[in-house]
Amino acid sequence: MDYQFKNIEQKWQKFWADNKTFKADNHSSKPKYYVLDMFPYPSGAGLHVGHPLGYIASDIFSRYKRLKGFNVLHPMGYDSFGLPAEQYAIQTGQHPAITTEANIATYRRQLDQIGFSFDWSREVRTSSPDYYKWTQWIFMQLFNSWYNKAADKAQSIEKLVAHFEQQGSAGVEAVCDDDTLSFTATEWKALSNEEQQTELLKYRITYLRESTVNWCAALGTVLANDEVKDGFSERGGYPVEQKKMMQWSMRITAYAERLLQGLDTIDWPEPLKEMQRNWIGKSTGASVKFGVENSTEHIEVFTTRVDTIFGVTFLVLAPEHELVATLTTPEQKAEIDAYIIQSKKKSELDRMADTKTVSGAFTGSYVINPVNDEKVPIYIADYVLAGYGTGAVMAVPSGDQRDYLFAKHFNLPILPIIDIQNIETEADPTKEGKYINSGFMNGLAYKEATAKVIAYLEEKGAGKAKVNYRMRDAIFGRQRYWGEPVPVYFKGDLPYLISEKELPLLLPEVDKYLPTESGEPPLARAKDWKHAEGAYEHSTMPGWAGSSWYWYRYMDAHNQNEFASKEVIDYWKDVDLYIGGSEHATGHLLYSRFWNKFLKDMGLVVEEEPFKKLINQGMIQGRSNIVYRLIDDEGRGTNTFVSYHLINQYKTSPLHVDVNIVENDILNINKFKAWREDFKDAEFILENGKYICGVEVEKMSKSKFNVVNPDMLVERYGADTLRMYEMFLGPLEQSKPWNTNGIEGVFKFLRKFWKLFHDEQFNFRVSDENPTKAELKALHKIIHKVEEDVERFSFNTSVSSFMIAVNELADLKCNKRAILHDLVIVLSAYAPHICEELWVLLGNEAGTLSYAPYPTFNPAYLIEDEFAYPISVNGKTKMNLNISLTLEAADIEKTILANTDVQKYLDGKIPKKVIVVKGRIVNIVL
RNA sequence: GCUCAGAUGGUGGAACUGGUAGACACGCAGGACUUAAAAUCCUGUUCCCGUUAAAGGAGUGCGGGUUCGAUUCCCGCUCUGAGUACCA
Repeated sequence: MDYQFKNIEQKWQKFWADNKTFKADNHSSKPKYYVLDMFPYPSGAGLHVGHPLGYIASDIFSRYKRLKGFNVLHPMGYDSFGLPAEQYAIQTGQHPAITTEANIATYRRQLDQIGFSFDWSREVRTSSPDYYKWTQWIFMQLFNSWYNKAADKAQSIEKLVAHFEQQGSAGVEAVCDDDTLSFTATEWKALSNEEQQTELLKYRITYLRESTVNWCAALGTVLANDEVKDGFSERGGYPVEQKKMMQWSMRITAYAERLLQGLDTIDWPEPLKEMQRNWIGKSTGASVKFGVENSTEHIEVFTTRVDTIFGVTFLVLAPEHELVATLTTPEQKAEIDAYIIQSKKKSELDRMADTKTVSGAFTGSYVINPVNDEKVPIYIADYVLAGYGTGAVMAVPSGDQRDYLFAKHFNLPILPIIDIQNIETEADPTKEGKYINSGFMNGLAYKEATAKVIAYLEEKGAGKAKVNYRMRDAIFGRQRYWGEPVPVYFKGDLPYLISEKELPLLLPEVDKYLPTESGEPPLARAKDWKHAEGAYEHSTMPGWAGSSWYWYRYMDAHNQNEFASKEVIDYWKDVDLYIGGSEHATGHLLYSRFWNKFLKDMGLVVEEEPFKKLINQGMIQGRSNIVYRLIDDEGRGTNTFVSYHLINQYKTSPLHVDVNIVENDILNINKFKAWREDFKDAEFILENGKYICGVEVEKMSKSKFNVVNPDMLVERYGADTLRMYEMFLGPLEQSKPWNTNGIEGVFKFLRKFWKLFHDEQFNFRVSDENPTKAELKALHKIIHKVEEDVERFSFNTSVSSFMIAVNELADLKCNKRAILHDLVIVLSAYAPHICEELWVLLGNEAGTLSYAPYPTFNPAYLIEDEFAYPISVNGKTKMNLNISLTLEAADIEKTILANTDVQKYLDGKIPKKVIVVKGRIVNIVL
């Protein structure tokens, strides 16, 4: 029979499912290997060809590792809480759970037809109560913990309470909202329970506090910083404004240093690590206190250039700074108030568009510079951000360009402090040269000056060396319906955890999925949804909650008593290989590392980092096809279309055409006429009898008609072809446009492969004769090549090598059983269906292929007796010589130099140098 | 602006630690089979000059450098893509 991919693929997909071929065992004598894909959000649009790219790569890797004798865990699930299902619910009233269920069914069908070796018995869904019970449980652990800086880990809050009862706050080094807190044991015990709880909230790793949030009125919810793009919501593109709200937050900042250090221990792409480093944004410098003139208040600033402190000629506060009101003198009040109003209005959109204009206002107050007691004016300006550092900066116009522009604008002095500084037209931030105008630092260089001024400030109690991080605590509450309920109720204004016995706290039914009229989140609509002690929290958890620990649930997906058992976590430990997109760099991948470190501190997991190796698959872009509509004299579009290479002879306007009615950029005219009613009488100006379409690379989207659906390709070419073609397209990590044009080549290859096993009448026929040297060489080349390629994730070059191997064997008319047996195993990671079929035809038991041992590479088969290669003289290629490689290196040199052809070029001269590479002479230098 | 990645035929791409640049595939051209088409198979295909065949020259974004030898390493520039943005 000819290659009947449809029957073969359906048959084996059913076999794998029925026999649970890929079920991973939690107990095994084999070494473990955990291959994880970023689980998808099941959207209504289903999969397009870009989605499976990473899954195919991880599947090839998993199958390869099984052949190599590993116990492979390769699971899949769904990140099934999310906004689109909720938006759909708001529009239609359909419960998000129903939408989600339907979308998952589509995803599952689409995934199944590609032949992945997932262990579906471990499937997880973040929106299932069995799962989110444990997300809530982890939330409770976070609530019950504080970060002990002395031990550099999170610890139980009970330990902190015990300490307070015995010694008060003395000796506590905690990450805390207010690090100036100080009280004795007696004072602590005198507090009421409510007051104690209020204090403890300042220490808990998940905590409630008033914070400025990105409020999106159109979506009725709060967004994380990474969900906001240029002042608009990433999803939907609605405007986002700043608003103060009581919010659940996660003290991720406590882990800033460990998150940064950990990057050096993991095998991730360097650009991705760099993004996380920038996001954490560590900067080393000093904090300095400036006393306010005629007042007991002081202003604390953070600076990375404390060495420039003698150059401070003014201070700038963010308009939102808490001292602005007290510092403003009556004469300046009107001006300051106006500025605050103006900057508030501006803060959403124009603030970034307009970074050139200098603006600000004088408060009327002054501070005293602690190093020289000079009086320095205090300004406010919106170039200082309330959220970074202390929301106040010491301005050194000679060294900082923004300060320089500000000083010029407000006519403030600009004082040079380094001898080689050139500040005529702009600030000069140099660290070279010696200090001038700098009191006790005069004549020093950068390093000594910095050390000296910090020592001075510390002695005076006016400052200290400090490390600052850009990263902010993560906001954890969302005013949405379709998310995990927070397992908390309120008594008075204080949050209390529900008891573990009450988990999971189920998502209640509501009449509508919108916020209430009073602006409460949708959960406030739930009737009779109350805890015995008080009202439940009405916000839900953000999308990243469920995805921050899911890889552990796969290890023990059905455990009713724990999120995963200690024993199982001890076995699987961590993810060996994680494949997914780089768009999660500062979201999911950072939060997951944070939760993992917390779980490690609690002794619940064993590894500090969850994902040992990470690969980013590139984005698949759309490749749009364009037709060109002829414009008539009045500028209206006609029903005539001009082929691509003729368009400069006419006046035309471009129009996207469905890529599915175009093949190799040639428009199928009949399909085009049928495509849309108004084109049924379309006429064409052709070239060579064809209509050629234009091409554009852009995002894959329905509106551009460039979405290619994998279903169609599986239908037409089969899953094995699709799998190999997606790999063949280019390097896994590179972004590239989807182009179906070359898929035929892969399909032809698989047919050729099939034909190796069959005679002209398509009867299965293999020979039991011993393989020839040439056949063994072709086989061992591919055995070796695939090993190398898979280990370095170069799947595209493997596909090429398979084509070469099959071409060689076809040329040799090879149908030797021994050769084909090994070839089937090697190819089975890439094209599993066809290989299963041939495996059985070769007389093996069905289902044993996935765990067959990978053939051993024997380099002896690749050694050639004689090799022809060019020899250059002075770098120019002169001749080809056949040299026996069995000769010793020194003999090769002699043989070559004695060769009469070579001597002609040597012209009687003795070579200066003979360059030998791997036993071959490649160049003779005269 | 800053950070990172990249630039190789008509196209996607290969060349792993410097050693025959363009593997493999698509497309294109020619041929075989066929009444014809599709499918399949064979041949050619970096560019220039030239040809029966040959032989020659140029060539990996641009300009330089190191080297016997550079797509690969170094310096400068141009362009493209991604991330980030008043971070003190």
